[in-house]
Amino acid sequence: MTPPPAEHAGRPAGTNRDGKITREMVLATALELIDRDGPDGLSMRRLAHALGRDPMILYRHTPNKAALLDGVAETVLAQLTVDPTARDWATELRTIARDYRRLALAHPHVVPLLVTRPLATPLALRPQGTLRPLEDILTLLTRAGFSGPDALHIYRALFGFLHGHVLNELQELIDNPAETDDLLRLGLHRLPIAEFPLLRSLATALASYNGATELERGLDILLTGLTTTLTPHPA
Amino acid sequence: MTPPPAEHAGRPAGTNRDGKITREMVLATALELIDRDGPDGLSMRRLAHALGRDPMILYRHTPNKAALLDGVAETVLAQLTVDPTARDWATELRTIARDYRRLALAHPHVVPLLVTRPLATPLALRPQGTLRPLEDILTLLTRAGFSGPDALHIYRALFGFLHGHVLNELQELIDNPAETDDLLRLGLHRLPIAEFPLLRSLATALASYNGATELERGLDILLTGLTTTLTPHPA
DNA sequence: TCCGAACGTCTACGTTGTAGGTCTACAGTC
DNA sequence: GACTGTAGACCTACAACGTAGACGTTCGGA
Repeated sequence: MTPPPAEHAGRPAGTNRDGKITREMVLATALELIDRDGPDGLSMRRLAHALGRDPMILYRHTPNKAALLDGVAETVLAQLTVDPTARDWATELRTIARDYRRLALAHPHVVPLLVTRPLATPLALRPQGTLRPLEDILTLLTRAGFSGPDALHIYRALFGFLHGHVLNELQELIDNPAETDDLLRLGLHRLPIAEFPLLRSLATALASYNGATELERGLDILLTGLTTTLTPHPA
Repeated sequence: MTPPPAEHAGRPAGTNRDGKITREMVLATALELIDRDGPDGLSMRRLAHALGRDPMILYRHTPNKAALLDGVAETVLAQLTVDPTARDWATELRTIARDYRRLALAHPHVVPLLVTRPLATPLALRPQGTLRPLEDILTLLTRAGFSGPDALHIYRALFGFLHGHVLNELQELIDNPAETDDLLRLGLHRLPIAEFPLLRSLATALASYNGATELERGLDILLTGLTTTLTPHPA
C-alpha cells in the first residue's frame, strides 16, 4: 500500500537493518491483524508479537492504542484518491463512492473504525490523510461552480450516504453459510410468524441482496436530488 | 420492554425484595453509565458497583458483555415507535427519521453501538426489539402499496441515510468550546494553508452546522428520489 | 570526544472479562 | 417434617489487557 522507504540498500549499515521498525510497518501489520481477527483481535501485545518485537516499542510510534487505531483507519482511507480536476463532478463522485465501497469490502473489519473513530476526534485534529479526500472533493466541487457551503453540503450528503450504505451492506454479508433455504439461512424461522409475517415472507429478497446495484440506485437518488436542489453557478 | 414479573407485592416475603435485580435494571443503569462515560466507561465491575452488587450477578442476566451491549442498543432502539397504520407513508418516514435523530442526540454515546453492533450479529438472531421497527415499516409500506422488495429497499435507503446522517451530526458536536474564532475553535489553524485552503476558508460554514435542517434537506432528496424511482401500485 | 535523542527491552501496576466453586434460600415431592 | 433440585448471590482466581517508568544501547551531530 504505502511505499516502503525509498532506499533501503544504500544505508550506513546498521540503520533500518532487518530489526528496524517503522510506523508504516506497525500500521500495516495492525491492519493485517484487524483484517484477520477483527478490531478486538488487535492487542498491543499481539501486534508486537506479530512484529517479533517487545510490546513496548509500539509506544515509540504511537502515543496510545486509540491513536494507533486512528492510524489504521487513516491508512485505509488514504487509499481513496480523488481527482479534483475531473471534468464532470457527478461522475467523479460516483467513482469515489465505488472506490469507497471497494475499500470497505476489502477491509470489512476496519469499517467500524472508519465510521466511529472520527467521533472521538474533532475534525481538524484528525490526521491529514483523513482530511485529504475532503479537501480534494471541495476543490472538485468549487471548480464545478458550487459555492463553498454547498460543496460542504454535498460532501456531507455523499459520505453520510456512503457510511450508511457500507454499514448496510456489511450487515448482509455477515452470514453466508451455504444453506439452501433462505428462511433457515437467515435464521428467520426463529421469529414468531404472527408478529413478523412480512420479515419472514421476504426471506428470499433479503438473501439476494446486491450491494453494487444498491449503491448505484442510492447514488441515482442522491445525485438527482442534489442536482435538482443545488445548481452550480459557473465561474 | 419485556414485562416485569406481573405481581411483585404479593410475594412470599424475601423474593424480589429490595435487593432483587432485573434485566431491565441492569440495562437501564448500563445505559446511564454509557451516557455519562462513553462505551469504554462501562465495565462489568463498574456496572455492578453502580447497582451495589457483586459483578458476577450480571451474568445471571446476560451471557456476556457483548450481549449486554446489544441489550443497551436494543432498549434505545425500542423507543423508536412506528405507526404502521399511518395514512401517508412519506410523512410517517419523516417522523421516524426525526425520532431517530432525537434518540441519537439523547444518547450520543450509544450511537456507535447502534450502527456497529448489528455487524456482529446476523439479522435474524438479533433481539426482537431491534426487528420491531423493521417489521412495522415494512407493513407501513406494503399497506401503502409497495411490493415487498421495494419496501425493503426503501427501508434500507432510509436507515442507511439515517445512520450516515447521525454519524455526521455527532462528529460536528464533538467540539463546542466557547471559542469565538471559528478557525481556532475547529483547530483548523493547525492545517497548512497551502494544502488545505478550502477547508480553512470554510471555517464558519463548518461551525454553523445545523443538524435538524440538514436532516430535512437530506430527507427531501431521499423522498423525492424514492417517489420518482418507485411507485406504489394500489392494493 | 561528548551529548542528546531515539530505539529497544524489562518489570510492574491496576483493570478487564469471566470460569469455577461454594453457600444460601426456596419449591416441589414424598 | 425430610429430601432434593434449582436458582440466586457471593468469592476467589486467572489470563490478558494497556501502559507507566526505569534502564541499556545505538547513533547523528557538535
